[in-house]
Amino acid sequence: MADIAEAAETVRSTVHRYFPERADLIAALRAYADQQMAEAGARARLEEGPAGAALLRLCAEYFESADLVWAAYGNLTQDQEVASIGASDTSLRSLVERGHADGSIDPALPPLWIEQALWSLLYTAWLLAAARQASKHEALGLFLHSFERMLSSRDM
Amino acid sequence: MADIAEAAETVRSTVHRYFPERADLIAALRAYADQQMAEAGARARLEEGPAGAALLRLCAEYFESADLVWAAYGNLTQDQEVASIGASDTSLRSLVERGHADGSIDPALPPLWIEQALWSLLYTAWLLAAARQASKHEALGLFLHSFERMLSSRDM
DNA sequence: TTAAAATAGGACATAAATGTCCCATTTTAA
DNA sequence: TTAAAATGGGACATTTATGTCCTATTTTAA
Repeated sequence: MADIAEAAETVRSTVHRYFPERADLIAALRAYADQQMAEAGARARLEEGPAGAALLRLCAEYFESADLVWAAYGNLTQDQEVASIGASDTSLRSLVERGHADGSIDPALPPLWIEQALWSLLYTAWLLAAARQASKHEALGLFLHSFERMLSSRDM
Repeated sequence: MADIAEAAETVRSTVHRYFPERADLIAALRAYADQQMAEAGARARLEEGPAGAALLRLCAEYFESADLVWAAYGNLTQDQEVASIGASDTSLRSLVERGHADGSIDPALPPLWIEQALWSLLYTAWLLAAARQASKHEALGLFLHSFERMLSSRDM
């Protein structure tokens, strides 16, 4: 809380006025992150074209809000991690199911696995950029290349 | 430390005799994890056959030691995560380079990305099993299927 | 059997983070 | 201009984790 106050160029007591408890601040941060992710979903036009391509568009949009998303959801306990970010997000599930149906997503990959792998790999890519081991553009490129391969149901 | 003492069926003061500081315990845990990973590397016979297949064998071996590895390396700060687990492990790097040469690993994927994606996806699979959303065998299967696709340099 | 080593079970001081209060000062808005 | 609201800057108690220390008891090994 002290660090957050300093980053906001104010003091701890002022932060506590707006967010009485630490949990209140985290809740607000998550609400904001959820909103940004919903907007990312809208920009990705998930209904258009093959579901696999739509999912990749969604990932690219998520990547733009990565800082916020990790700030809001980056410190989960192990128990929470699986049921975390897209918990109430049924749109991702239905998108994957559409991909299974239209042949653009490997039916061997269940929605939950895809969802978890998505966030895990996206975080890895973001971290690579944050650690200055790649530019943001390169990192996103690596993610998209890898995730596309992973989703593909075509023979190799 | 109190929880660890209880799990070890002893008391905190006894734990402190063996590991005076928290850091000493973590260092010992990491040394043990490193040893287990080295043994996993030996079992995977990394020199045999195509590098891509060898890398998948290595992952399957790592998965067996997953509990220990996450206990030792599961609580890293963001700064440490990139340079973490396989930091001094040059064998993984050379394995990937061999895969680039023999055509079994997509040359578009740099060793660092593959290393990070490996641990990230392996953790995701382990977590899926820990959360009882899949059996350990199913989780490993999903990982291997996905990671193999990701590594492949063949056309789709 | 006996001395040495290890353990259990505390007490204690320290440090860090959190939440609550309070009040003087500054800023905002009527 | 003046009252209301927000802020800065503390003090304070509480909680939690850590590390140190001590002693009686138990276990191990000579």
